[in-house]
Amino acid sequence: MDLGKRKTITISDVAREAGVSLMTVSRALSQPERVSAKTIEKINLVIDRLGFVPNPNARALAAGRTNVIGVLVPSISNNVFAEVLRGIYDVADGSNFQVQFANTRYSPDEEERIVRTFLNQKPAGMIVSGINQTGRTAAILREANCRIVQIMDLGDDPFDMMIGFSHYEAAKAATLHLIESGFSRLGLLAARLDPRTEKRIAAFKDTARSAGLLDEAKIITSPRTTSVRIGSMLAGELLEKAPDTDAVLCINDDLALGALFECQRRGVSVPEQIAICGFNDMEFSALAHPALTSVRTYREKMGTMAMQMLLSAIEGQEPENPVVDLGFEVIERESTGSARRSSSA
Amino acid sequence: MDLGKRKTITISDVAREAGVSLMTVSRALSQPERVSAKTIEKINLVIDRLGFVPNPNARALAAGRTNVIGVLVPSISNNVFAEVLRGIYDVADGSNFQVQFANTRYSPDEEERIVRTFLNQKPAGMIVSGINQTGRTAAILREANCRIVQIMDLGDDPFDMMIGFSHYEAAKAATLHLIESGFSRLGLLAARLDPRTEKRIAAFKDTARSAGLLDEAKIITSPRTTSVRIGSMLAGELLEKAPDTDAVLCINDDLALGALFECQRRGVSVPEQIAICGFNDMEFSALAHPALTSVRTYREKMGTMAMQMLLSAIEGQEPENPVVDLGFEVIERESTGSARRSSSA
DNA sequence: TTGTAAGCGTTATCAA
DNA sequence: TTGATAACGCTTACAA
Repeated sequence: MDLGKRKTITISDVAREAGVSLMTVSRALSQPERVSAKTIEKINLVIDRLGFVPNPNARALAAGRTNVIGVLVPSISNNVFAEVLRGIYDVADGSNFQVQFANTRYSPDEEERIVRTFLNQKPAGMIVSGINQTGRTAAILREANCRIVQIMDLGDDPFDMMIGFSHYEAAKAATLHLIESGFSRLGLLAARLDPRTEKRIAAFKDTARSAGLLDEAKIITSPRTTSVRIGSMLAGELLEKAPDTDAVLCINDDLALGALFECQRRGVSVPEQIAICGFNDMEFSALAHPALTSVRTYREKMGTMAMQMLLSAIEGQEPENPVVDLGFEVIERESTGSARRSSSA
Repeated sequence: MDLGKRKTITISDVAREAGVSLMTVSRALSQPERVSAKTIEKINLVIDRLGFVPNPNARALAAGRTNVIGVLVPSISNNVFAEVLRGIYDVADGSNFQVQFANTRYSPDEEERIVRTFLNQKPAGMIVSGINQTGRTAAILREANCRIVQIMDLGDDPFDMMIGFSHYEAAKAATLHLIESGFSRLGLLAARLDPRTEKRIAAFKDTARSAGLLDEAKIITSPRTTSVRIGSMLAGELLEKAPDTDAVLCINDDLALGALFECQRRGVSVPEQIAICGFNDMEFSALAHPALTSVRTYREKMGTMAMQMLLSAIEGQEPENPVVDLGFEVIERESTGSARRSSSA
């Protein structure tokens, strides 16, 4: 036996050994209901003995389609997307579909390139993040010969299916929570200014403005990647530039955690001197001391539902509603508890 | 135009339009140095005009190989692996190779299944995590007709190439740091008991035992997925069962952060009443208050170097040394500072 | 430098 | 239920 380059075992090897035609083996694999039970059994025996595994490339070429689900997210290292991916993989792993994932790095051009590449492989479906694709990307996707789910955001004009929540409404609710808790000198910390972050910022501004509480000097942003460190930095900046700030909305929980640490470092007590509200309700937020108020979003569920909708649609089962709003929930915790009342986690 | 199922544009469409043979187009794509500059230019014009994209399945089938790099990690949601993946993708995105990633969920059987699937696609290379594969997986990998890099750990008998660090030595160094800082009633918190975690635990036990400081009652573990929450839970357990503990080594920084929060919640001051040492030196560790002592590991670098070694090897450039030890560094911070000296971040 | 022919491993299609 | 044949889009090998 030439171990180095053992000859590939093909479907016709199996056919020969089983004493049937090549097509019968092919059918036994993909449409077993069209092959007699006895033949199938015979074939499976040979397949096991020979260790045959179908060649997916040949299959894709001949069939003109694949079982690949292309997933596009703007970042891997961002925990939010890692959780969505986990949901997606959880469902995919129980199916016959294979997830293929790519990272657009928050670049619309990169996204366009990747969409082209994916579509060229005739995927069974695609999951793409957000609704802010370039015009060209959108055009390609609308014409695409596969089912598509947009995740992470909501909009009026889905390519096909969509599942997410309103970043505007969620940030608005968080801002209202601060206002209703009696805070009035509101700050905002934001980083990585992608479209969804911008929506949250806009919601904060609109809501604060409506309440007559908008102070642009208390809005500290950075285009850099969001992180705990940036949270600390931005919070430091805020505390120096606008020390009268009595509550700060952080556009995500990493920033909020960094802000909390920075306040502790400076001896600024939370929430007595400044309240902190995060966004996303990551695991650590409930556990921080003080526990961080945040806006809960359903990231893993978004992944599982997106994948479920997609697989159902591929198998011909149309979703009742192609657009799913997963909603959000403001989770009040100690970091925005006013002095006069008790708080809960 | 039938927009729904527009005819696929193939290499021969391009050839016809450009007035050359199909093979010339094929060469212009994969071996441009063997085609005249003028012809290439002509072909590229047509490719752009037609929007031609090569079909990777046909290519793989005909060539008997792909430009796919298979990457196997045990978890996506674990930040440590997310950072390694980021490094891998950073290098891959600048190359002609395509990363295809799969999640073994810490299951050796799952890993075996996935290795089989990947190898069947004739990948150009593979990156696999750790050195604790099943015997069968190891056998398959050793016979594989592609280059392989093992990451995340170190061992004597690499399949091919290897890059990681010694979990045993790293945890030993952390334990010694605690001992040398004057702590003597040492606790350990561990979760997700995979092979690398086990090595760290063993190092802690051996080192504590050697110093005559091993107290099994202070070792609190959980088979559950590691998380900040588990860190809080385990710390709570430790504080109740062994309130005399004066320092605790946490097998990763998530546990350490959870432990820190739990101490704060209980009014146990860190490091005065109990010192905390983490592992991995995640971003938040330097920023926590008090800043967390941790063992720095080079996760993103591991990803980039693994990918670089792999691509070089695929292109025929053998690495000077097939086994790379990335090392580690104990980063002393406030959480293990003894009362008598000042601390730094 | 360019072209011709054969074939990669599978599925679609039609026929038996 | 099973089989023969022609694709699928590309590359290898060889020839010109």
